[in-house]
Amino acid sequence: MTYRTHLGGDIRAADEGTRVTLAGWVARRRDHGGLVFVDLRDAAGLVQLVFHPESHPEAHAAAGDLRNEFVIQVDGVVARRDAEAVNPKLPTGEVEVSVERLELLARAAVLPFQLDEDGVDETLRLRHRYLDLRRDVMRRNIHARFVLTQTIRRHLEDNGFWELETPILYKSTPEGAKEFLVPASSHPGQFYALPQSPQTFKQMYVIAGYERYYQIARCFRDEATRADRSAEFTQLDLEMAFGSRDQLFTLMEALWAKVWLNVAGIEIPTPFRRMTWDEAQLRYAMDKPDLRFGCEIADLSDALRGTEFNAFRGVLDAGGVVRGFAAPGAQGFSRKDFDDLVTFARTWGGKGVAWLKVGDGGAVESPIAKFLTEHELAAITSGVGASPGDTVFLVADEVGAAVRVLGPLRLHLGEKLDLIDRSRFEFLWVTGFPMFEWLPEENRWKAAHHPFTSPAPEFMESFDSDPAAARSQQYDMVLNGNEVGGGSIRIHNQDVQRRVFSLLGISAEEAEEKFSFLLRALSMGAPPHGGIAYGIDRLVMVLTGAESLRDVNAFAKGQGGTDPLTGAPNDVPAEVLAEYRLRVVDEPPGSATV
RNA sequence: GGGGGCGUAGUUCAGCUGGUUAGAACGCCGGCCUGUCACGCCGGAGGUCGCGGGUUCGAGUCCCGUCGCUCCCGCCA
Repeated sequence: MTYRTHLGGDIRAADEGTRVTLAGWVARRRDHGGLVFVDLRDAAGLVQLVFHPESHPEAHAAAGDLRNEFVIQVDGVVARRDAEAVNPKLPTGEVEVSVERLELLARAAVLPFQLDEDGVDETLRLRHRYLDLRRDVMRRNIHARFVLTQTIRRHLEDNGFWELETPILYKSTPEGAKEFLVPASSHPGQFYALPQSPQTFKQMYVIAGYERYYQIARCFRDEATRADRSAEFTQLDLEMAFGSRDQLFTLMEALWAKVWLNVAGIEIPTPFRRMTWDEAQLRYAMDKPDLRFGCEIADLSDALRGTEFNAFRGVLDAGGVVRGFAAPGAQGFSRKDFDDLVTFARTWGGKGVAWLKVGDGGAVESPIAKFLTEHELAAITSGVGASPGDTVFLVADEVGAAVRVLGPLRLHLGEKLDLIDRSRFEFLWVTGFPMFEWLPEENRWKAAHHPFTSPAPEFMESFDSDPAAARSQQYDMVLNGNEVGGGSIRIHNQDVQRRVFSLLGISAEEAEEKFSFLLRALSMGAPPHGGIAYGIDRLVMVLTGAESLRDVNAFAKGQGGTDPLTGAPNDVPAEVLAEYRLRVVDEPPGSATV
């Protein structure tokens, strides 16, 4: 037997007169007592079924008992609708299927929520995910995710990459995020860890001569979750031998342009913009600038160096900076709006925000205008490129604090003033990241990315004598202000690797203990190599406009990493724990079993 | 670890300075309806106001605690 001859959602006017068998879900029933209409949903979409009481009374009577989400099969004939009965909102709106026989394949219990309803409690949606996933928006998101990974696979395979697997049971390593530990009954007291990324294994693939590796890999971090961060996530991980950074960029630009074309029909111009980390810090006060709007930051320190205005002068004399930007549309801000900005700045560790309204003739209105000369005011407005009608926002502080305030402030105003063009996709490469970060409280240097990232060629000699100035071959791909991918050219030279470890204060013994497997691999003929890893969930989120990772992840977990659908994580009986020789010491509240 | 928001029919919400019988819409059940497409009309059922304690003559409303969900900060080499 065959359940169907056609997909209902694919039926068009050209199919008029065709006898069809369809199967699917009842999306909605409209019972007129006489005529009954049913919207049938299947893999291809919706089509209207019509049941006539005179011609097929049996099917008509049965149709009256249908309810939403019942699964049915029907035989019928495709009919064109009368002109006034056409539904332009449906691709199948010019036709309907006149049903002659109806068979009920499965009933559905009363639903916990309506599928056409927005704003349903997310935990309830997750608990009944099999229903939630039937909703249009979820179906579109999950389909977008499929097309994205399909496009990735085709593009990379066309370019000589092999999709290769790496272990999920991995070694616990001290660096980085907190890991999930996995006990094994055969090794009581010892633990595997779930990988935060396949980083070391992928390097070993290329060292082994599998020159182009990729994987759509599940990764795990036992850290607090966020709207854009979850404990379990999917990465596109790739690595290539004998590849330069620019080759990789070109390959990736072609990939994402294809993905956007296939998923959304949008042409993304290539190559993407590039910006050094230093420039991003200065002009956007972020290492992941959102380029969908302006408000570029300018440094006004030199222009204001001699000022009599004490608030600025004090900061500048102490080696700080005055930086700011011009934003359109803030002229109507109330006193409270400006006060709120000051509060906002303080929550980000700043002292405050100064503001100047630029009027029509270029006249400046500001609480601080009286402390500044005409010349200084002109230097400020021209420095930030303010036009009449703009408002200039200024921050004076030590450089780090100024950056910490200006970045979020720019984004905040971009949102508040509705300056962000939501239809745009702005891709950006950020390059030239600092190699090291100084940890004052621990009095040591730390690798800004990871200790296998290569210094940029021009710092190859000097990176350990002047670590603060050293820039690495790390790069990030930024999309609309989201860091969606990051990677680096790796160190393949043992001597360089030893110097990096030495600067980081990692002794030979310690390096041996933590990374012996990778170091041995690097010592036995490692080609120049590098790669990148992308957050698939985040990319799909930006691509679909979803507000949460959970809306692009079919079986997502909730905020605390719990799964309302299956109830994981759950208590384990004491006798099972005993097999692992584990005992729970502090019983968590609400737990009875352990 | 810290801060904010939320918790009232199956669902989404309303419920004023505490006041007597806690409402609406959708859904559900029953009835009517032959061109609807969020069909329409009539009727009905459905609530331990998250949970516990307190204040009060009286608590959905005020106070304390607690649980759950969610957003943010810390954290995420």
